[in-house]
Amino acid sequence: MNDKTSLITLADVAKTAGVGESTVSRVLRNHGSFSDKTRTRVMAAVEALGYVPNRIAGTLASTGSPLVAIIVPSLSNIVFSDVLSGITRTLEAGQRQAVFAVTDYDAEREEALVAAVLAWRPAAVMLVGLEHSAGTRRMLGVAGCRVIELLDVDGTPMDIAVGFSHRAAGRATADAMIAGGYRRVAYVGHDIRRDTRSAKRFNAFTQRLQEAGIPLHDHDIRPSPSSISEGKQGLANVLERSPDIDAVYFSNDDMALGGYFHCLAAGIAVPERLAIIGFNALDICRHTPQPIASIRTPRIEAGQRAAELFLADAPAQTLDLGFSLVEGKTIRRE
Amino acid sequence: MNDKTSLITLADVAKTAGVGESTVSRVLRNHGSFSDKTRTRVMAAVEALGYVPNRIAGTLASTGSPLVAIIVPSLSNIVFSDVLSGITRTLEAGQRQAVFAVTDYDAEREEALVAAVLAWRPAAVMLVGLEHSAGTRRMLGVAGCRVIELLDVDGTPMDIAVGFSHRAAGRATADAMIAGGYRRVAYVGHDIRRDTRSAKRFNAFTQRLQEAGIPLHDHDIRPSPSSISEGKQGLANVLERSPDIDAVYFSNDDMALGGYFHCLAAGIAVPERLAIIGFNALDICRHTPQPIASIRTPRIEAGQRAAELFLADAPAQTLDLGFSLVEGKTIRRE
DNA sequence: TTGTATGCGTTATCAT
DNA sequence: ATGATAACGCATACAA
Repeated sequence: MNDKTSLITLADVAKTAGVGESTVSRVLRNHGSFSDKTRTRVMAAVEALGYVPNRIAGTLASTGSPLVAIIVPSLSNIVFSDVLSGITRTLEAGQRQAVFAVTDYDAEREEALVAAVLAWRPAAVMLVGLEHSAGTRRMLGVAGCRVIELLDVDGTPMDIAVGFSHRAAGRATADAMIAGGYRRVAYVGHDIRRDTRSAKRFNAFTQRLQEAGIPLHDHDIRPSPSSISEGKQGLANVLERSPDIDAVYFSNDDMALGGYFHCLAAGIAVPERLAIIGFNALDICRHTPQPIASIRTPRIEAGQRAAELFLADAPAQTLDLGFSLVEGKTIRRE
Repeated sequence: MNDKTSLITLADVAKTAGVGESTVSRVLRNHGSFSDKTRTRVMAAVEALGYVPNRIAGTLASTGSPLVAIIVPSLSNIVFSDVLSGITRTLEAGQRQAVFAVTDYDAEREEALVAAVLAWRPAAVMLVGLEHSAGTRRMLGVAGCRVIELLDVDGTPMDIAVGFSHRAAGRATADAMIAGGYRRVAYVGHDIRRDTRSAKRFNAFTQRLQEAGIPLHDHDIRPSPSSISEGKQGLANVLERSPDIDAVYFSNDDMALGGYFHCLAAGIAVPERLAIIGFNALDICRHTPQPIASIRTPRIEAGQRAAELFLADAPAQTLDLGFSLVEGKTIRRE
């Protein structure tokens, strides 16, 4: 069952075409020189036999690798599907093949997965964030392949980093709140230990508020991954403890959506009674009855640019794509 | 730069351990027999050299392949991220490596991608749906690998199919509307030509209504992929043409969300004035002010079960995982 | 322009 | 229990 195609090799094609193996190889990769006559003959044989080149053998024999490893923390967050989209779309044009794995936000798992994909001798491995275990860094350091870290530029990349600054995003969010005249600001977040980027936003946010003389009034950090229900619950908790808050920063738009829905259900006027701002500018938040204020992040673009830099064999660098504040209707401007 | 690790091979390990290459291979794969003494010696050498086995070479030399190809239509729809999650999670335990590609709902592209992944001689290729081009079917037929078609069981699978019946889902939705006493029912859908599964739901839905003496009152089929804004627009269009409709079936929850938000914004009472039902039971629709009626589909489970069947080398079969109606608060029960 | 021969880093088959 | 050695299917000098 496993041999119908497996049995057809370059040698078979060469034989039925009446040429040498290397000639077939040249024709197929359009590399080197050969006559038009042999070319058509070879193609005819390929067609007749239904030959499909074995890239495993081809990769072993040649120097470079067409494989690109992609390791993401999760897929339930659309953010990572977006970068994945951007990467694969661009990679396809370069005839590269993506090998893929998910860490579930687990650093140990990430290390194991990096080891696993490295066994395939990829030309590059792309992963999310700049924080990785010592083992991961060591393996990647000696692997001799490109290393591309995505969605964060706050730190020192191993090779190439493509993304934006979460610290700057946190500050920008704080600035928006300060500009809006909010004084009793709370934060509702998720799982800060595993998602180091949300932690960076949170820290920069509170620090900026502090500098403006507005210490964070309250916060609720859920010990779970971000979700709508956790956002809902987090806001409910905060409101119970601190009914007088006038604005909330959510760790991302999933959380913010939960908070917004809570307000809708509880009849809390937004933004008059309570302002809401999230992070990522998800599509859905642009279509809620009131568009939710957020920070628009270039996710697909980050994937594309990363893949492009790799394909172009660009030098080590940090590429900051920036972000932009999306005002929405859940925060007053002033 | 590309040689630091590449230069360390099985032979190097064998040399520094003072044993033969095959012995190292046996120890590493824990296969065959060897003494404890040599075992520790080999592992020490592996550790010292930082040796990482080359799976490309290993795969070429051995009979089976640890590669599993996964081809999905899109990543912007969370549905496919979910199956992908289910698959990779299960595959990881089986030491398999996923290679990955996205078709963008394009049959031609799918065919090209199938050809591309087949060149890696995967042990299985997983793709979405039962409708594929003749070329795709032919290639897969002679590839000698397992073929697993996901998220649909309405048709004849090439090998294994894991999913649920979209026709049955369409009928169940119609039944819910009939039971609710709705008489002027409309449909708002997306891109029916590319998404054949939504077409199956739509057809079964209208047919069931017809059988109950309730011909579809109106419909609006957007020529684009599903999205919140298209759902919004579609409902607006229908309402303008047919202000007297009392219920709408949306092709999926993204579309339904758009419709629901339109109602919220326009002050249309749901479900008193207009009932809404979607498809997929996305998390977010469970947390809107009124949970949106929908059909819960086993997406992650489909991925898991598919991977499990593959790992267990199960015989060709169709596995119908079923679905369930989620009532929500956007449709009256009667 | 074309064919031959060698090697890529393993696994697997044999002996021993 | 262990070690040579022949595949695996292709790319790539090198020769012709």
